[in-house]
Amino acid sequence: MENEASPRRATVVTLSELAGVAPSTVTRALRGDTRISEATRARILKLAEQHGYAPNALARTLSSGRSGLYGLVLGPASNPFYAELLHEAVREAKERGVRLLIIHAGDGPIEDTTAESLLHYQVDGCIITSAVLSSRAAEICAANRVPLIMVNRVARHHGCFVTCDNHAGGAELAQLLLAGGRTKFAVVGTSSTSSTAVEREDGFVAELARGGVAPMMHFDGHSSYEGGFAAGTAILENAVRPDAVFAVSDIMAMGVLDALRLGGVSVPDQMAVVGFDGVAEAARPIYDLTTIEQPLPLMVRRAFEMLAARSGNHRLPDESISLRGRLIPRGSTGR
Amino acid sequence: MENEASPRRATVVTLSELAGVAPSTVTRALRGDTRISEATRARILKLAEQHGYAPNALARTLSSGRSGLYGLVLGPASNPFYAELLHEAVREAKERGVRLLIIHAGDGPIEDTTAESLLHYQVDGCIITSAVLSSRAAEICAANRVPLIMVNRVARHHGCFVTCDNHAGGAELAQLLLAGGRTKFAVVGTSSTSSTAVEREDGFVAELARGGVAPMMHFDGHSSYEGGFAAGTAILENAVRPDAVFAVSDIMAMGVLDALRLGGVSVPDQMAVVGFDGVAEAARPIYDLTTIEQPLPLMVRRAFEMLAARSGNHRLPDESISLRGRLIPRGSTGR
DNA sequence: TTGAAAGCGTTACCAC
DNA sequence: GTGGTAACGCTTTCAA
Repeated sequence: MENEASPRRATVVTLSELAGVAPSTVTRALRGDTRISEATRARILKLAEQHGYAPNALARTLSSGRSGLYGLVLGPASNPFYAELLHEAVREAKERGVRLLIIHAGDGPIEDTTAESLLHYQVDGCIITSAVLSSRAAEICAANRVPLIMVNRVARHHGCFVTCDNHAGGAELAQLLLAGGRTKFAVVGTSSTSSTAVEREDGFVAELARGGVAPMMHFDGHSSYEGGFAAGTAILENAVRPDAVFAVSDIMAMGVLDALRLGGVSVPDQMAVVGFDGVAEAARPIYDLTTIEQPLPLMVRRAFEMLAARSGNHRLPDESISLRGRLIPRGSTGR
Repeated sequence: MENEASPRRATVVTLSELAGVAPSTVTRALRGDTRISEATRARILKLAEQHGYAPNALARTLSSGRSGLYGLVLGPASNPFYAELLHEAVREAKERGVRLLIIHAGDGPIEDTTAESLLHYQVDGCIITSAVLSSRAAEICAANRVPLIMVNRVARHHGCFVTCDNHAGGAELAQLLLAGGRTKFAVVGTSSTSSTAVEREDGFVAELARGGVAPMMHFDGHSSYEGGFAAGTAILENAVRPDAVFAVSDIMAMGVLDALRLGGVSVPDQMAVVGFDGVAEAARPIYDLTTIEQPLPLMVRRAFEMLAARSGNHRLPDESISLRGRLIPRGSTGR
């Protein structure tokens, strides 16, 4: 089409002609095949350098079957947790020499057409961090042997996933609050189908029960700052107030804290607040939020490892990894 | 390699054999070429459906020269502006039927090796939102005709970009503060090489000058919440305090506001605060921050348009678009 | 140690 | 309308 009077990009064939060798020799020299003379290798490398040769990864995919591309499905940006996860994933991908294709970002469901682009681009696997794949989308991936790993989500029926130990984390927070002498508890959860939220809440409630208490109120925080803020406001309007609030994610806890502050409630004196995730924002002096930090770097690393293992061997069974989070006690629960 | 006893993926050739036609016919039917009989088209489409045919976009790239892939370079996740930009880009890409390859995310410089992966994957263009490309990286792209568009950054010497009218925005904020009777100004800027920040500040200072005033103090907010917080703290410690603060980005303004709140300063009574960007967080009741909203959706759309135009015609001259932001007056500057 | 040639899946070009 | 065929850039046998 647009051939214009400009130099074409260097290819393996170009180089082979320049060097007076076969294309296969060039490939081998470039890829560091051992059984090739130092002389030719040096000559070819130099030529490649001079002509600004850049391998065509797509063509390589075609003949080798592996694309070096991973799909990434990300949750809503309004939750900083996903922004942090994105960065970890980018870092890890760079380290492994693979590329990330953004498949979806947001809280909407993943459309089937979106899932199909996973296939079109021959991704070696996909990391899913939020929305659940439609069952049709999951089928498509399974049929085409595209391994999927859920991060911070458990797969409903089958599949691989890596999560924080949400149940244990919830329990640990309950213990801390009970030990602090709190007696009246509110929970800000989420009605979404998020397995993560449910487990955190279960762990929390179970531990309270061991202490002989049950939460006195429950709100739906919609996994957002605004939802948390609304819950905090509702707590203020209630005649009888709790002395401790567990928001199942930091972003909601931040909303709760701001509502309480605007309402003139003193934290932690009148009310303690705890969250879950360990996002950077929770450490801000203004929040100083006690939370469970998810081991994000490790979670992401494990996800890539599972993916790498499965793109080499499709017969591996489903696997799930649960990593213990770290309690970070801060001012929002008192000293 | 791993051929296993499983059905191979359907390809154009597979389908052509099944339908008893030529591969080219299949391609045409699939791609909606007009000059093809309804009968054959229907037959082929049905076959494709039955066999779960998924086109191989990589192979298409090889023969058509267009990959349908755009590179994306994103700024640090700690600034919600970039998270919002990511979402806009994903939305726009979906609408246009193209895919996004994440090239980089963070505030570090873009390594040359990272830039090279743009070439390896034959991206049709790249959107750069934060870090500046090294000159070598820019050269590589230019030499290989990969069009680059800066968003929210101006290209230093040449190249395309789309920005908000930062100068006008800065001026508008100054006007608002002057009209509100403010007289002593502090600016929280950033020492980074960010053209964006400099222009905002220039516009602000120029407008102040028209009113016969100059800022009484200046801080480096490092484009982060923490930097803004530190600046706010420094303002508190100063003997003579300003009655208005301009932080050149919302994220820094949020830091300033929190520092002031912890310091017991009443906003806007004792001090007004303004930011720039229009991120969602600025609208939170706890901040209620007056700011200039960047027309992000439109900026992203324009960027894609410029990219699309240039991947079809490499001879287009550099182009720059500046879009006017919208002043959103809120409580942080008083009624 | 190197070469020749056959793919990989798709599209484009030229016939018919 | 449709078929045949040659690319596209790379890898991977199999030979030499």
